[in-house]
Amino acid sequence: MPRKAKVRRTGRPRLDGGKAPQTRERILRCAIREFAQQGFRGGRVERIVDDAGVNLRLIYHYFGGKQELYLACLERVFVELRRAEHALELRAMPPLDAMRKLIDFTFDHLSRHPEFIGMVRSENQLGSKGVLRRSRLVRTLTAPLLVIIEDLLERGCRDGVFRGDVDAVQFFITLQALATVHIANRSTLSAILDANLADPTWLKARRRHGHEVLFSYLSPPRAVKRERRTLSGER
Amino acid sequence: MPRKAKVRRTGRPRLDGGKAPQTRERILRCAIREFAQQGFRGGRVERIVDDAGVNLRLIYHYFGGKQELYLACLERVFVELRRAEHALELRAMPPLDAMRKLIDFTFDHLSRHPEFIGMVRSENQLGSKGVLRRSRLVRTLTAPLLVIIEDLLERGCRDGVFRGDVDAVQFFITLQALATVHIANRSTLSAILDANLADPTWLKARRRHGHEVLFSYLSPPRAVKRERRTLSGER
Amino acid sequence: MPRKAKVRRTGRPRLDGGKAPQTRERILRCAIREFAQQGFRGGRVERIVDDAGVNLRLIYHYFGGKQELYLACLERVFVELRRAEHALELRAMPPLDAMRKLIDFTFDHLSRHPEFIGMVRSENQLGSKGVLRRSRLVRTLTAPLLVIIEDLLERGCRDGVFRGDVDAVQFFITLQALATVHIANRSTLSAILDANLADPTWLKARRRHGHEVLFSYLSPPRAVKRERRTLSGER
Amino acid sequence: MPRKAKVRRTGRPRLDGGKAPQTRERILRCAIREFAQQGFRGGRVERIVDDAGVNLRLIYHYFGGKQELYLACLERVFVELRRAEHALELRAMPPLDAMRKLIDFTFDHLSRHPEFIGMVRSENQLGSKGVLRRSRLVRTLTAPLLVIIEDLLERGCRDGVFRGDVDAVQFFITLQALATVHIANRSTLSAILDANLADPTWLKARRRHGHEVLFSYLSPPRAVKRERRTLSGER
DNA sequence: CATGAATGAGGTTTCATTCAT
DNA sequence: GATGAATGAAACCTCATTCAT
Repeated sequence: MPRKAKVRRTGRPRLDGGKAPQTRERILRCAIREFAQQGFRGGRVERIVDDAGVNLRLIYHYFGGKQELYLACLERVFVELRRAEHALELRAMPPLDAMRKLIDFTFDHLSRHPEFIGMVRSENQLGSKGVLRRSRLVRTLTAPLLVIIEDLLERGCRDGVFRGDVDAVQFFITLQALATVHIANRSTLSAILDANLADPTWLKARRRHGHEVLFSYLSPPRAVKRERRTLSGER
Repeated sequence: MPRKAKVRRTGRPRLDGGKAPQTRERILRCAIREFAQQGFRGGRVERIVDDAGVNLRLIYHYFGGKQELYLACLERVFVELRRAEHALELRAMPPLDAMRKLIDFTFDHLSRHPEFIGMVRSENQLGSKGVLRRSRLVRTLTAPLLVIIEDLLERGCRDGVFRGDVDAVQFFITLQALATVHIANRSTLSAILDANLADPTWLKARRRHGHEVLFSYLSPPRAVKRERRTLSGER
Repeated sequence: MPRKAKVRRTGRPRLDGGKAPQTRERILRCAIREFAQQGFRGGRVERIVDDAGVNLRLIYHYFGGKQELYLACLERVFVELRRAEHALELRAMPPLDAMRKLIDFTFDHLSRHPEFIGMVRSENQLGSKGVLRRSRLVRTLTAPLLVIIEDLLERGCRDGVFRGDVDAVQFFITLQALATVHIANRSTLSAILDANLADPTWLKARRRHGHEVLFSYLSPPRAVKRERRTLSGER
Repeated sequence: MPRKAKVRRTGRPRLDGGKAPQTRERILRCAIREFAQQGFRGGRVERIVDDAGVNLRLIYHYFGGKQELYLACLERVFVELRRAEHALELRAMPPLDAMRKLIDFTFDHLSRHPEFIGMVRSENQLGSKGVLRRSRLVRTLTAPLLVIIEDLLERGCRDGVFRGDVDAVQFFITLQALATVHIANRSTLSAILDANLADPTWLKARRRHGHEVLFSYLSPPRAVKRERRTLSGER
């Protein structure tokens, strides 16, 4: 990815904002849709410009190339998720409420924004050729969230509503897993289970199930601690 | 996909065994690797034949085309997983042991066979253009597994080691989710968490976490059932 | 090239000096660098404006188009070379000194101004599509130089330090050849000779060699003229 | 240049040679013409395939891409020149004859094969982006020629027909310079000298001039050695 | 006089597939 | 049954240039 997005030297910043940002934004939105649905390789530049109603050249003008555009899309969906998470103001809430809110939000956001899952899938498909590593932005945005989760778990432990040995990173991953799996694998699961996973009722049941799993795990061991240990113990 | 695979137009089955089956198998293995890593769209027919060291035309001889080859790959990885699951003979074991074995197996198999995850990802990426629906084979293979899980959950409930309200399908999905998420999203998680998810120690910790989450959920409610209800209740 | 440069359509010359001439000059310098390095076809208008830090449209304002800009570059490097040659004031010097000075100057100027060689290469690459023929300026500037060389050769012959049968044009070409070859072909010669032709020591040795070759040729035949005739005779 | 030319795995080598080599050869010949005339950047793949009357895809099939094709062209013209030089069998001839033959050959070959000069020009234009460095072949072919020239100069010195202090590499470069300059710079020289350098008579005169210059240089200093030293001395 | 925004034309490359023995 | 050779379609990308203020 040696090409650089053409940050146009403008003599003076335009007071009206110009219409370039709008065009750029339109391209970005259409590109997110395309890449999320088709992946990076399957995504067609021409489809993007057709959808956006702009000239094909502008992609190269504003972003530098398909790959750079793709990275911009990737960053955008992450930024939107993280921004929304931060807007929840979880630190100001009692841990149980905060946790409930975080889980609800995660299920709902991912449910309403399949483009996030699509972009993540595409990036993981690219594997070592992926571009997310190069994005400092995304890493920077995730760190504070983990801090918030850690704080939340600790407060809950102090209050006696959460068990004490929960690893924030593992929990974060598990939350993603539960909220994502049925959307990311809708096609295959629908096919092998012969069910319709897009059905709203099903989605609600799934979210309830997620709550149960997560809170079962989080709730502090009561009384017969020993037995549970044995139960979940591995060889 | 209007074209049909023109597999083996020759009337008489070869008695000598020939080298054809081996060649076919080699193509299939290389194709699985290719499609799992690159997806259906990103997968290159030429790369497959290069890897397999066979003539390009053989793909069309044996499978009919890229798409048919892809479906064969998809079915193959599902068959291998389901066969191995059935080989566990879970029905003959006490429910706790059986469950532990199933979880371990799932984590380990997916860990050792990333090509399954790759194929599944590819198929989900294709969405409505996917081909899995057309495979009766895969559906046929999954149904018995769900029956086994149901049986297992019921026996566990009767024995008082599992809670009684567990839905087999939800549990199945959650198990997949926990055992898959860190592999399917290795790239993105590594990038945003700045960690190495391929590290064996990390993988072990992840499996332990999975056990804890699943058994926390499965274990029957003790004493203050009410509080838990409240805890995990949704708005 | 049907279009004409629409240079300075404004009627009144700017009294304040303005910054226009500076801008024009900056464009020209960057364009020379670009065209010399990349050739006319390889030269990118956008790279030029990026280097010069000016607005793209100014190229069309000041020069009319890529081709016109290119011609301006070509003329400029020729003008600079010829001006410097005339500044040597060779007519006022004894022929031997003048010749030495001319040779030294030629080697050094071309060595320090690879952009001249680059522009010349580009123009020759264009062949019949080249634009130099259309420049009366360049032709006008070269004629006096040939007169000077002729004068110099004649004076040297009269003084008995040069042979009498030297053709000025051939000599001029040979001088160019010797002073140019190692710069114009630096890449290929370095590659096939496995040597570094950019090394200052090497460049000095080359210049010395050039002197020897040229003065061997210029020096009047001594004693056994016949033998030399035989020696260099062609079939 | 990561792409590899597709060396087709053929089961058994075809006895008839197949027609692929012919096609490949035809592409190569047309590509040499195109690149020599237009340079690498100016050279159009489509023009090449049109000239060769082959499908555009075959370029990528046989060579891997434009750049690889270009390198193949470069190597080819060098190989042809070096082969012809070796065929002269200079080692078997008396030094004076051998030298005369070498000079004649060089002038004539370059005159009759302007594509060599074109390819060399293009490669030098590419500068650091050139590909010749990567060709071991060309380097390997040139070394023996330099040995032959060294041998020739030494024998000539022993026979008393050449001076003793001639550097083979410098001489090689100078020979190239004299035989090349008027062809490589035909456009610009024609323009500034207002002459027709393609005229056969002119070319003959040029070759004679080359002989004179080179033999003047090579001939051993006679009698007044001191004076010559002074003459060609540098500051 | 200057500039931000946009564009049509044409280039290279990729890809699965078929032709013709 | 197998293979060498070839290909049409479509993708990505580049470039000088113009539109509209």
